[in-house]
Amino acid sequence: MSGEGREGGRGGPPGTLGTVRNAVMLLDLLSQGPAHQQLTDLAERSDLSLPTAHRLLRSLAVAGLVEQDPVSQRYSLGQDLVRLSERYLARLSVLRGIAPYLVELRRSLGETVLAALLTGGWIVYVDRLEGGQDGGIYREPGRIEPALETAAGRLLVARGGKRAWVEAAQNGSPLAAAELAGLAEAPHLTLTRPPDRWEVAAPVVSPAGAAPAAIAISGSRERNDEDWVRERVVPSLLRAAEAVSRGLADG
Amino acid sequence: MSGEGREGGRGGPPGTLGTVRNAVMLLDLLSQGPAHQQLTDLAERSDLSLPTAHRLLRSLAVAGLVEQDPVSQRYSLGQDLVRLSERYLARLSVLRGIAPYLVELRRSLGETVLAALLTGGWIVYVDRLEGGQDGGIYREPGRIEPALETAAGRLLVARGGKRAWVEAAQNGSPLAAAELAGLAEAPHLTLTRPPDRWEVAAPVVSPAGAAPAAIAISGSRERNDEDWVRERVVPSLLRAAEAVSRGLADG
DNA sequence: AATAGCATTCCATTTAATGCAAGTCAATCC
DNA sequence: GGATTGACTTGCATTAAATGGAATGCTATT
Repeated sequence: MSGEGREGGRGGPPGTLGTVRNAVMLLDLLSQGPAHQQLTDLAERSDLSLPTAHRLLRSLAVAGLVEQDPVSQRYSLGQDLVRLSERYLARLSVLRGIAPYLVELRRSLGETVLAALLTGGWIVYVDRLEGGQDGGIYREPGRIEPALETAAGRLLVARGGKRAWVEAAQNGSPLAAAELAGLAEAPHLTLTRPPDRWEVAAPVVSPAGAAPAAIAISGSRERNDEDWVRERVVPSLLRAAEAVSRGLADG
Repeated sequence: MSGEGREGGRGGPPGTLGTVRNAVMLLDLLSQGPAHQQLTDLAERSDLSLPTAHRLLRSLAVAGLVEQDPVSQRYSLGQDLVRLSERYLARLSVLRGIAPYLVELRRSLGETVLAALLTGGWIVYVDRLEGGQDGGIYREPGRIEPALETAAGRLLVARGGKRAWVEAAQNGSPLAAAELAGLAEAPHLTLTRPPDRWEVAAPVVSPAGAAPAAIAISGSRERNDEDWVRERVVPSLLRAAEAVSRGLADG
């Protein structure tokens, strides 16, 4: 049994089921590395026997959370994950709270504005209003990025506790702990992104002090320089983030 | 044991694991109904005992696919679903194939253009370029909708086989089988949506004849009437969908 | 203080998950 | 064309874990 494997001691946290843990571990492995992966590789990386990995993946495939390519027989994440994710996001009240401010920020600044969530060491920009005169594709550039490579991600990781720190550190370039600790109270952060973009983010903070989401604004340095960002973007972003935070407090 | 429950005969499909099936069933139940649900209700709806439902949900919660509200103790879908979904979408080649055509259609028509996927009886608009002069929030109106209430959904369900039909019929108002059968070869479909919007969709068809995605265009009838849609939108949309389909064939 | 409702844990039993071994299949090599 | 290899799938016996009844814990309400 794999229960005495990676987690040390028998099994995982008390009151949980090893089979579910194994199944989710395979989902996580599929989300890392190439899109399509061989059974033998997944079994090896998960420290499960071949038949066990096979049955777990078959079960997930029947449920739609995994897909098996009929030609190559390799496994990949499945499309039903999209439906579950969207059903989750459709009911996330913080995103409804953020939405009108995204419109307002986009109108007043003309730059790209986004709502960001932190999950498993990644930042996902789940809402986006493109700047400029043409609406751009919101999936490019990356809608999901390693958290610590983004301003929004650093702010949310800094406020997210130990687990968030560990997951973020394992996903891409880690940041010095002192630098992250310094961000735990920062109301906003500006980063420059290659080749010539800036990103400013501010967390939305709940009454309990947690940060469920961040608002970010991004633009080209060629178009608007740092002074403009500091004088125009930062104050507007802070007002919006504070207003959303107050909205969370009121109910 | 619940193995002899809803699935008839013992357990589910051969070579699959009941525990994984039960866990995914709870995820599906959480994606239906209210965002936050009581343990007792979930146990009843899933025909599992209270302790079993409890352990399954605890396992999913530890894994991040479910969350338990510390105050109300109710369960909801969890944020790690967003990361898994985005990692899936980030590698979906059909979306990369569609993306340039979305830009082109948006530029030439000035209307909202979208890329749609079908999953579990729902249509999810995973890419969107907003029409009009302001970029709008791409999450509103609904980014996920019952499949048969949308043009894109009807086209993809019609081409998706029996399972797609059944799942769609269970999710919102069913459509006459004859009407759906008639759409199996339709190159495009126009629907009017309350209160005054139109939506035109065309499927992207793979060499094997499957339809992994659809391109949709949506606008206001006040702004552009049916004649304009038929004369300007439909031909452009068909050309784009055919070009993407040819791109799938070429590799 | 008593009650109700809901969640969580203990424990014995039963069932299913597990992994070894064997089987299957397709691609490659000689 | 046959043998070999690599990868996936299935049969079966064993073992561990999943299961559910009963009990416990906790909070809100009366």
